[in-house]
Amino acid sequence: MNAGNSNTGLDFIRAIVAEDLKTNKWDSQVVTRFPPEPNGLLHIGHAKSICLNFGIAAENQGGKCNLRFDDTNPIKEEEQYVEAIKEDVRWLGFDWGDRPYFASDYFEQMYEYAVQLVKAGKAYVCDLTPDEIREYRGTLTRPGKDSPHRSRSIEENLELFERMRAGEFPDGSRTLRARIDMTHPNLNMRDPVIYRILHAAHHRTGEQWCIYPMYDWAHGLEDSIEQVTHSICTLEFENHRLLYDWFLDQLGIFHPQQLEFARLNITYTVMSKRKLLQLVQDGLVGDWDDPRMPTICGLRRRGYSPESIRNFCKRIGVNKFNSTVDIALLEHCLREDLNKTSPRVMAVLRPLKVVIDNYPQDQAEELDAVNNPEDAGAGTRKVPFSRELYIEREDFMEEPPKKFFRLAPGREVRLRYAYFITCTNVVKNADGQIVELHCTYDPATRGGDAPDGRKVKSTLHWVSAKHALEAEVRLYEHLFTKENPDDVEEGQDFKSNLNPNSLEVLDACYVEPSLADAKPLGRYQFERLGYFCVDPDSSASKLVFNRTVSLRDPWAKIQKLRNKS
RNA sequence: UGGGGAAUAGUGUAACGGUAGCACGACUGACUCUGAAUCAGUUAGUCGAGGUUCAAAUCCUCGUUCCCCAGCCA
Repeated sequence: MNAGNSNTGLDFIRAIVAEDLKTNKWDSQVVTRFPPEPNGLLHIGHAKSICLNFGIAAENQGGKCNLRFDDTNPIKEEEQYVEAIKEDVRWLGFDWGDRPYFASDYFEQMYEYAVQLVKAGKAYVCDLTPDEIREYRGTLTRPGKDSPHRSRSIEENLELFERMRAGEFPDGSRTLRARIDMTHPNLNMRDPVIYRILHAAHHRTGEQWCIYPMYDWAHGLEDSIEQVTHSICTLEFENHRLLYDWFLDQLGIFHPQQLEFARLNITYTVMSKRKLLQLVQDGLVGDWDDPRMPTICGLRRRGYSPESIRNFCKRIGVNKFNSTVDIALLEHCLREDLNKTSPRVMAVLRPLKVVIDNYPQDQAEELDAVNNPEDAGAGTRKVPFSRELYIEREDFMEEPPKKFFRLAPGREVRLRYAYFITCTNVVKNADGQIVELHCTYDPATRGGDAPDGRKVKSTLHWVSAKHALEAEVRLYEHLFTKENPDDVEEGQDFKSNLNPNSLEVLDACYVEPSLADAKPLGRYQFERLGYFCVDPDSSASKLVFNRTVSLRDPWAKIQKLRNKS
């Protein structure tokens, strides 16, 4: 095969870029851009676009990707989002060179281009109201009709447009429209509005402008001004490409190629800024960075690594048809990275006290524990052991069913890195609930191995009661109970599918003392439980952890099946 | 019933006229001081009907289904 110079295996966009390079279409240039509107925060769908655009730039010699804020609507956009978006892109591991770009920096240039269009007789000032414009536009199946102002003279248009800019007219009273074709089968071509009057302060240009460009007009100009070669956007803009091309052709300026790909959907979550904003505004989640949110800042707080997200984006591919990726793939990529990088530590989420009856009352000792079996360089640490311990409640069953390998009356198990213990007695309260276990240990098994070679079926994690640190642990499940949150009964919306159990706060957890100086966003594996991340709410007096994702857990699966039947 | 797009295992993707492959999931089993990780295996697919061809997921025809468009949002 001609693997050396074929585009085989590349996604369709990368294949086009490679082909363009081969034919020297763009004089060896590869320039892409990521153009967020600063009206909300980035989510993992944006990560797909970021990885695509910055990825293509990085993969090609001399390639460049611009971070450009598409800030053409002062009513919706805010400075705070600009900074947050920059932080997210940086955290994901991408770099936009010496400065970010802003559409608002091109407003003057865009205005001049508009004047050029008017002078060419290709744009006119229209006095129709928004309702009238809609009416004149026609429908999907019926052509529109010409605006009565369509035939104004160039001089009059020039003068009116200038007065629009000067602020002589109220909001909504006039627009500048392209003169194309009111009968065009593509509605975007029926004399689209290119400037509207908006007496609103812009977060960067202040009161300087009272007319603002529309997306279709602005976006191609931004791309052109920046000499973008491949302008990559999502599928819904496919219908707009004709207009994108038309503007650039009329102006005769640098003409990037617009390419469209399908946006990302993931099961059990929503992926639109509008819906995410609604969850925040309705108080259904804490904020944009709630660890249940698919936002970049939410994922970060949850404990996702940038590496895992980049890897996920690599695996899902790029295509032209809508699809929904199984969230299990995201979680797989997460575990894959965290397994390699997270220090192991022991923590007990739902404590059950264990007293080792034959262990000396006041004795304590330090046992060696491996920090990360996947990383030989991670070293070891000391873990304190004493007579009173906590183990996980679910690691003990008084009447163990088949396939339950953990502790039970009379049964011997291993405490990780410590000793074999055997349960000798179960203490219950008046309600019959188990409050304490008594066990004996075998001193010969110190470190976790029996000199006589006997085996145990199970190894439990534990903490020393006296030495353990108290912690709060927040457990998360999928935000929605349905794969597709929009699958709802008549009259309901996606919020009716919110998972009432998506957050569970465990207040009385114990973690091993080595976690005393764990820093916010620090990631750990709690052995046998999952990956956890220090929440920013954490303090020296109160440690707080988020469960990023559980370990794969066949036993939990067996139980679930049992409960069903 | 206008225009623009798209259909490959349960899911996501590859194959560019020449053996339908990979990953996730699910299910077995091995190993294990994490019921993790790791390893081995099983499962399952070209939207439909015709046509061209020695050969079709790929080319042609006709269907079917799905997505997007009637903001002075992006």
